Amino acid sequence: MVDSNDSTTTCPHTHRTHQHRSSITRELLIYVMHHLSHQSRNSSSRHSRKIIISSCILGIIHRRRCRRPRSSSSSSSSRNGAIHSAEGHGSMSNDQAPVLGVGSNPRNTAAGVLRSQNPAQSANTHLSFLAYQLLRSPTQPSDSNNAHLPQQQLQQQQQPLYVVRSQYDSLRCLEAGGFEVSKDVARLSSFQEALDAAEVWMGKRNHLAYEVDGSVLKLDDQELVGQLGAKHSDPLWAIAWKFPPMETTTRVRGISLTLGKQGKVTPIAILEPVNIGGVVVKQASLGNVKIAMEMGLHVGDLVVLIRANDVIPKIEGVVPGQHRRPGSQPWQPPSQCPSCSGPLVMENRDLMCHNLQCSGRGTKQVEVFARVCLEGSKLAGKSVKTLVDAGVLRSIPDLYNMTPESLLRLPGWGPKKVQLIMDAIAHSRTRLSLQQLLQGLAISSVGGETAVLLAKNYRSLRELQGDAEAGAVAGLAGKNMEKLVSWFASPDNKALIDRLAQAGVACVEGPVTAAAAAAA
DNA sequence: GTGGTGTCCCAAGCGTACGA
DNA sequence: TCGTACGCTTGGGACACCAC
Repeated sequence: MVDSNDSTTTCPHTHRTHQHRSSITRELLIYVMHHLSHQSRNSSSRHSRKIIISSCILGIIHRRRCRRPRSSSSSSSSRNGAIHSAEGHGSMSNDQAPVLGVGSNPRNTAAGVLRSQNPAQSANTHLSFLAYQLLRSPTQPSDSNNAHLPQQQLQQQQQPLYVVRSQYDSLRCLEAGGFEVSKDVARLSSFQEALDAAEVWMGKRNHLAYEVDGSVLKLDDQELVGQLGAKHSDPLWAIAWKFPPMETTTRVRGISLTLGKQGKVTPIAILEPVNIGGVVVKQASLGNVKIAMEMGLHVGDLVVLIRANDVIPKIEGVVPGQHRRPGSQPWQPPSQCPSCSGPLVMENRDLMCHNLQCSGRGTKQVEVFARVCLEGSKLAGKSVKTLVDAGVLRSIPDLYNMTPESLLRLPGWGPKKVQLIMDAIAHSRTRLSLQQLLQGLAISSVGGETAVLLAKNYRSLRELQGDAEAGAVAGLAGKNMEKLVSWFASPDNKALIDRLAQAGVACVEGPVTAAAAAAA
């Protein structure tokens, strides 16, 4: 059982980076313990201050077919439950497994099945659904013929069928509704009991019919759950208690560089392919230049590789005491941009390319714009690079000058692909929101949340530009505002905005102008 | 039928900036 | 000063879809 979106706070209790446990987790523990100690002095709440511990069934795989290391785990959770395949649900035939890739990675197999549009194929996967959370109590069925009834009367008809005061209640409610729920659930009265139960349960790991990656501890009391709420996407009333990450060693074949949309250069270790947790890892980010240098990494070194939270490949460090080739030197950061060969500048821990004309940065920026603003265009990575290499595209406004004929001349580009792109571009002229545009322009420090905030305060990019040029942006302060002001002050970006306006992107000029343009 | 590409998802680490 | 929020980044595997 696992929380929706897997957004429970993770506490890798047996992880060797235990000291890195997040402050959010600590706060949750303190808060939970505070409430439990309060409960001990308040006998009237004896039913409400409980903790639920449940098995964390994350993308469980048929063990007979899967010969992955026991420390591996995998997950695929739907919004309100976990998908799993267990021995008790029948065995798979040999010819079924390759179709769905079972045996390599159950998390992705389950994710693929959920996306599959072929029900017959999905039915053969022997996956089961375990419901783990009730988002809202089911209500009395409403009658569409009652739409004319007064609001108060309608509300009375929509009273919950079940009164759910706890997580435990919600599981029983789901069971009553015919959903399968996990049998590995315990309801305990103290935090220590919950921890002890988690340890005991984890000890059974090798004897279960499915794979797990830990346990989830949840506050049982719905009222407390509501009071605690969530921070960002992390609920404060639940905590994932996980096994240590998988670990292996491999050799570094080389180090390559990637360029981000803000001009950040990131070193990537190219590795001898190694299987870890059912996936073959061939490369891993070194985070930033400083980390790579501090690691004292030589090409050819044997390194310790983990998958953080069983997902992201990460190099933990160099295996000590190994024999290196005579004369081998530790990796040194480059002085030139891998894309434009311009000078790189060290800023804090990162190497940055500040050349606004850098084609590498331009390509990344177009990719971001296409992903955010050209929905459904299927224009991404390699396609953008093809356009840049063909000279069709250098920057975002160039998208609006492309013609179907110019795209159809490209090798491998057919009418359907071209039509999708042209439709998405046409759509973006009139339907793009300011929030999307701000996100799509890849302005430093403007991500999803900030874009939403700015879009609340401004009706158009021009309006925001006016304030930014005056030096004050509503809703922002400090360095974030300075960065935005600086972005609008750049002649290149001014030209970009002008070109977008000329292309007819409505949210640049605002609703009035857009309406006028439409009328024209 | 095959190969290439796009999208989505996972969830953590890290850095920066803001506000109490 | 510290806690918090947010932005950015990461790799691999699954299916869908398109071009050939």
